[in-house]
Amino acid sequence: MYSGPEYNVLGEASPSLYTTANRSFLYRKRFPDKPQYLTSLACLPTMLPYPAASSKRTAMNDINQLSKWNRDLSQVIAALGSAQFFPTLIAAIQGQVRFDYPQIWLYHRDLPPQVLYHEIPAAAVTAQITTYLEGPYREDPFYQTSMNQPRSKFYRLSRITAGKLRETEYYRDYYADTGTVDEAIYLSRLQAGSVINLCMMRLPRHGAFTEQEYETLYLLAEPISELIKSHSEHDEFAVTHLIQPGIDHQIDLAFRTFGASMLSPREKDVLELMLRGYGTDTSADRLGIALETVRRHRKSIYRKLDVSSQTDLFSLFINSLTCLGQAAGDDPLRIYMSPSQ
Amino acid sequence: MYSGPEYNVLGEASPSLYTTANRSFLYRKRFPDKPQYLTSLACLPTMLPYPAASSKRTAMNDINQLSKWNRDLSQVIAALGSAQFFPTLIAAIQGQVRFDYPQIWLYHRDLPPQVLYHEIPAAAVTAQITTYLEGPYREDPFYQTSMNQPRSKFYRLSRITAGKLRETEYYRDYYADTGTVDEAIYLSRLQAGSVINLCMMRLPRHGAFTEQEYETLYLLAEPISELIKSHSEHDEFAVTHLIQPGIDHQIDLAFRTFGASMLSPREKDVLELMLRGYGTDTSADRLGIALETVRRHRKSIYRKLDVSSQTDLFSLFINSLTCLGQAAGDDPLRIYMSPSQ
DNA sequence: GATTCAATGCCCCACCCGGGGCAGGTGACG
DNA sequence: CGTCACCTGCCCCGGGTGGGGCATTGAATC
Repeated sequence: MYSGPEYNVLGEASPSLYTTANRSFLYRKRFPDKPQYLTSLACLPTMLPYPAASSKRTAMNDINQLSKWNRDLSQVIAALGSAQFFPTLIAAIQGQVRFDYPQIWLYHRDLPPQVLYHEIPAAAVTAQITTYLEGPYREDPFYQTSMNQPRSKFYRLSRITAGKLRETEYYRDYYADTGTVDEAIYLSRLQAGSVINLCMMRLPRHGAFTEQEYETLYLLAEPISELIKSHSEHDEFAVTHLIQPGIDHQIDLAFRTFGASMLSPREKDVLELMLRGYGTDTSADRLGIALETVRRHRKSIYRKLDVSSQTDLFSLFINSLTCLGQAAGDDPLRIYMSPSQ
Repeated sequence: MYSGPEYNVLGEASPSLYTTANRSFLYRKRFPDKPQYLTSLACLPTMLPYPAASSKRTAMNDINQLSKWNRDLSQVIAALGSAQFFPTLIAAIQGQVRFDYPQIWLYHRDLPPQVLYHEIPAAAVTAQITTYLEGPYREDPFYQTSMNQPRSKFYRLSRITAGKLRETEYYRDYYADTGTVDEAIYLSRLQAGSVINLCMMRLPRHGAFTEQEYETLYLLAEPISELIKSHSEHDEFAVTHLIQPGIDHQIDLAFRTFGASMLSPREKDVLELMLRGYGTDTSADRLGIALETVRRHRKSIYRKLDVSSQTDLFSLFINSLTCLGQAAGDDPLRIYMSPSQ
């Protein structure tokens, strides 16, 4: 015996049918302090000095280098919206210029900074993240630049501080203890003044970035910044969630929107329960009204939607599903009933 | 007064429901014969022959060229999900290699091809789109390749046809009249077997693509293909081009498959008419049987599907729509009724 | 041959649905 | 103030639905 789904008309979806939107958009939960991909990166010769860039070559003029950039970039694009985006992006940049302590920061306009993803060894996490968040971030030149309407998409520490970093309190109290000798960021501006920074550093044994390396990094700034922005929009608008459930979502949307342009709020309540399979007596129980009132509402619904029975109503509903896309979140019945142009 | 759809149970679809080729899903209406951006492109020297690529240079090894590619690519990324995506993408490719008659095709697994965007002059639209859609597309080597699990992201016509294009009926009956001398595509595979192709051609006065140009185009294949795929996964595009046509097709499929694994052939006939909104008396007329026989079949249907009324049946049908994908053309009810794993 | 299923069709009966009528109370609007 | 829409709820009544019973014929299976 089939029974109607357990659904609270106030909007709580039944787990058996509509559990598609219980996901959290907080990135921190998805990226543990120990990054997933640290193991594979540990197989790379990261402990060896980076080979010095030859002075005979200009930035990215080698066909193999460019081919690799396009290939890696494609993988980054393919990872847009997924948990692999940040590690893939970092790997792509590492394929052009090596750097240490990769980290992605969300500088929120109204909240403290959040680390979205990082590949910092455990020994350095305290200085890079924990201590940084206890206060020094406010003096961080990158943070201050990020929060004051930045115009560029790539910044290097030495340029921001104009060579006066060592004279600052930030340097003395914090930066000198981080054990790094150079730093640069890719910056992506989001809506409402928030910013995502991709932070790249150099340890002493790898030396500061060369001018050649800076030139290469600068060349990549535009696509990288746009990719980060696109990634944030991807998830923020829950695009992947729309695609993944597909029909599930559309039917749920139909339950909620069908007839909304023609019915009163209470009639909509009764209609939604009907569409979800509830009988008259169960609907009355759920809404806390009399059986006769449900019947009265049903009659109003039939009159307004110009049908004669529940069967007709259901058929109308099923047929209106074809107009969901055009309705764009509005009542599909309005599209279905309008003269075609 | 709503009346049931006019549908022949032998398989003839009702125009009121399944006329997606005659409705707003025809994308021709959204793309006028004169493309929006032709004005700005007209400022470029498109009427002059393309400068021949110098044999002294390898593909994309000039720093200015690469810098331009990254810059243009960033604009494409920024346009992801918007109406400017396709024109921006085409402009970026044109910045590397010039081509004629840009067009973007959606080859849907279940529907005829649809043109998503084009920059074809009005005089050539009939041959490129209208005539193509009347039949020749089925013999198009690119279409056939696209529909048969393509593995590459870039195809050139001469390679696909292995130099035998002129021997084909497709060439004699259609291609020879298009006035083009070369063709290549970027191919992006979507979910469920659908494909988007970006089609590039050359007119006689511009000559076929050189090997150098092919090499450049090939180098760009990965990011371009991934960008197109990412664009298709954005909200607006997915709903209007992929999900909605998918829903129409899926509902039609549901009408035909729902309950098929549990009912007799005659019961299936009666059920399909019920689902499509036909009453008992009209069903009897259509099937050439007595009203009482229809009733008897209905009782059998309810017993076999374990429901107590037509209302229950409709709700079961709507809920089983969520299992259509998993059923893969089979009876979705079998999936819906099985214990979840 | 016996059994089961499918297709067809007649009958009885309880009951819910859906059309209609009526009513009271509240709030918004001209 | 009058009108309308909305919410709530009671009643009457005709009719179709859905449960059940029974029957005949044909095909398939053991």
